[in-house]
Amino acid sequence: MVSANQADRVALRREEILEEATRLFAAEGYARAKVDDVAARLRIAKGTVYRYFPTKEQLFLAAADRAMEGLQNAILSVTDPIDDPFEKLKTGVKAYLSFFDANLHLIEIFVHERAEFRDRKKPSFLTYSDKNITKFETLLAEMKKAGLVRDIDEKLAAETVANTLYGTVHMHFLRGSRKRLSRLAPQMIDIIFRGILTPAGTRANKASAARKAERK
Amino acid sequence: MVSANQADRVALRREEILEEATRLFAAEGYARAKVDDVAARLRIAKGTVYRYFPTKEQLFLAAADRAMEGLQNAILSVTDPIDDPFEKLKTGVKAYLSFFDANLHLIEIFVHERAEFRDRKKPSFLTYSDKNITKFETLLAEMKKAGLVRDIDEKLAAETVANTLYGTVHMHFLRGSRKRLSRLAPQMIDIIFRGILTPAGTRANKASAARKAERK
Amino acid sequence: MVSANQADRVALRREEILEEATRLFAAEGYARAKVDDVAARLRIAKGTVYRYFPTKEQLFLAAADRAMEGLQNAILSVTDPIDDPFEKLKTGVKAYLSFFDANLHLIEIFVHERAEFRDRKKPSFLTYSDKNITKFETLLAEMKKAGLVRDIDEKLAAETVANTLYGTVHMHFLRGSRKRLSRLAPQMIDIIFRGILTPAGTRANKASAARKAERK
Amino acid sequence: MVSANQADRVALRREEILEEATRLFAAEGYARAKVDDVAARLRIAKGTVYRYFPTKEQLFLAAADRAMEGLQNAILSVTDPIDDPFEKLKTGVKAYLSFFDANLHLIEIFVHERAEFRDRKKPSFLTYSDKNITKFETLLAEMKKAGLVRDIDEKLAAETVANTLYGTVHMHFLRGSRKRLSRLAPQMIDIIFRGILTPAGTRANKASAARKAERK
DNA sequence: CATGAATGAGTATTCATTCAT
DNA sequence: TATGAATGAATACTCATTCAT
Repeated sequence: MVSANQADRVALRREEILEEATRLFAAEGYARAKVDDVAARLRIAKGTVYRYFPTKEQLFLAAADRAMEGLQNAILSVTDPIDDPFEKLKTGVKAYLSFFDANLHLIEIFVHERAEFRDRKKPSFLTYSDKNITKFETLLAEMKKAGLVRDIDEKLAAETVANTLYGTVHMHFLRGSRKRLSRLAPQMIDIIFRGILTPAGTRANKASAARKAERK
Repeated sequence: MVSANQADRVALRREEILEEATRLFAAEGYARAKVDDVAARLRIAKGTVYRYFPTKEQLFLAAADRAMEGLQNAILSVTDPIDDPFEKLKTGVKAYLSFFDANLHLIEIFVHERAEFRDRKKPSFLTYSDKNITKFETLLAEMKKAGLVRDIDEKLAAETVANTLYGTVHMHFLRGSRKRLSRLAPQMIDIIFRGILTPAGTRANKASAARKAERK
Repeated sequence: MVSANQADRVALRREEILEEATRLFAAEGYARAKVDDVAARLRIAKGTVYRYFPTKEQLFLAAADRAMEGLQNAILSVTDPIDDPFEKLKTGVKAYLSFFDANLHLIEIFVHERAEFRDRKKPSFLTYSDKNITKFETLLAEMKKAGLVRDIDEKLAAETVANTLYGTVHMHFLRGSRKRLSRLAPQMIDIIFRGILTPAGTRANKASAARKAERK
Repeated sequence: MVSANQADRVALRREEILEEATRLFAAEGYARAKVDDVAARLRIAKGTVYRYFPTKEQLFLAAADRAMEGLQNAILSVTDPIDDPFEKLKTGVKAYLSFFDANLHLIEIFVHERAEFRDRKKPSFLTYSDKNITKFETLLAEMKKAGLVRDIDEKLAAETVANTLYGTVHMHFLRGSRKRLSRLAPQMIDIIFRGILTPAGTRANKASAARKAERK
């Protein structure tokens, strides 16, 4: 029991540090953020931070990984249970945008991960992103087979949609806009669907939307 | 005449410094790039760099502005002479992507401008970007009036397209892909047009493409 | 009985710590050796080390004292039973060299004791060394009285021999030589006892000195 | 001329820094000496020290090399002109001891060079030392050929004398004695040349050795 | 104008020591 | 007693900026 508590405490402290570090890195950028400040804000000693993360770099990278996991969970937890491909896609887009409505500052983390650790490793952002694109690609391939999506390269299409999402969040962030990102979801989905669906797909999409409305 | 030569020389040196600084900032990022190295690579003294740009920050910001001007010119110089709205749009998209095919490293500059100077000023990137979006928005409004674009919010649509472009270039960069960005133009345009055009617009687009093919 | 066992255990642990500390200090030097590592190698907690030695400095000094005691014992245990002054001396020299054949790394300890704790106290090395020199001096005085040693200052002579031994071990260590130190004993003893000159050489030396005196 | 002055100034400053660093390293030891203090004592900025010596380690090593050069010069400048082998040898011994009378603190440098940079390179001390021993060895070989030195291994003999010198200086330093080292020269030379025994002592020694051999 | 030597504020990291459990 | 998590003082090194020549 004691060791369980110990492990819990260790995990908890690790989490606290990561959370505060994320805040700081997001607010100040990698170079300007100081390990001292992470410790100071948590009212713990500098050395304690170093017990958990041996370098500033590893602290940052861990913070970036944690942030990406959060995004990943936010999306998968709502899309995984859904079977209807139209709804799955729309829900995914909304979840992506909503996540950044709640955590817009994390965009900084991703930007800095790339900016500061260019040569060092594939950004965790990309790792996760690629997973999602692959999933989306599979979905599109199935829809194409079912005649719901017109004859386009599903890999390129999946990437284009991902790029649009990524670009939308970035630009929104760059603008420092206060509006909610998720409000952009309907129009984005509208343009995307009009752009990729067959007439049959368009009908099926309307039917799907109708079913969903009924359920509520 | 002497002073004219002087002025030329000053402008030339300013340009040299900016060019080298751009290279370095793109390659190393703002924090890691050193003013010393800019000078060293140009075989001039550090103090000389400071004669032209009083701080590292201003040097960077000037480099970022210069980069954006390049992008802006690359786009406007080819789109401005075009009247046909379809062709104008397609050409703009291609020009945007082609610019980054030739200057992908500049993405780093834009990323760092945002990453390091968050609170200080509206990124020059955004300033230029907004100008283009406004132009595009006007174009869409005219097309809507002409019944070529369906009844969507042209501001949102213009932004979405800009976001897609921005996101595409970024992701391409993050991936470190060697392929040419401009090869993505046709599919992007295809999806965008299918997404925003009315049936009449689609017909007009085909006619426009045919005319262009004939000219060649 | 219990307390006796306790005391034994305490003494044992103290010894273990000292042994490991000696190894580490010898291998890394005082500044680079870490108390953490002493504990880690013994698989005990750092705090335990501090129960036995309240500071790193005291740990080091205790290690140095222990090392010197080892040298002292190694010499006295073989020389004390010997009466013949020649044999006593030769045996002592051999014992000194043999000790360092088996414990050459201890030289590091002595070096560091001096290097790091210059102002703090008379090095334990010197304390022990002086004892031996005094003994040796007494021996020489007796030999002089017996007409076995010529009319030289026995204190200086004793010191010179000690210096030679000390210097020999040090230099051997500095060289990182793998050869056995004790192999040097016979020649050292030979030179000490007889010097290096032939009778002719001795005469020539006197002549040389005379010439020089004249010149002045 | 300007560049000559420049070069002079650079060399001068390098020398100043090295001198002060030597003082500090000798007084505090490598680990305790602070680069900041070197700068502070010279009333220059820390960065300036780093312009001349890129790391503390290189500063120390340069100081050690410089110290050894000083010793080397002190010896060679007086022994090189001398032809008489006896005088050459005596003069060398005296020069060695006198050098440390004037620079006893340098012993610390040599001790620390060994203590701190054990694995990194052959101590400069040893490099120089070996040169001198080789010279001395050659001298002994010639004297042997001339019948002035008896039939002993001249390499071992040269090393023994070097060890004695080294040990003498070290021990003198360890003792913190205020007396002059060079006062020890005559007796050292006397013992080296003649040994310590009387003819009777030599006979007794042989008898002792014979007795011991018998016992075995 | 150009130079580059000098400056010194700023920071990541280490590790001896403490002390609550 | 033993533990090892937490502490925070201490320090090497960097680099933007200045300014005498």
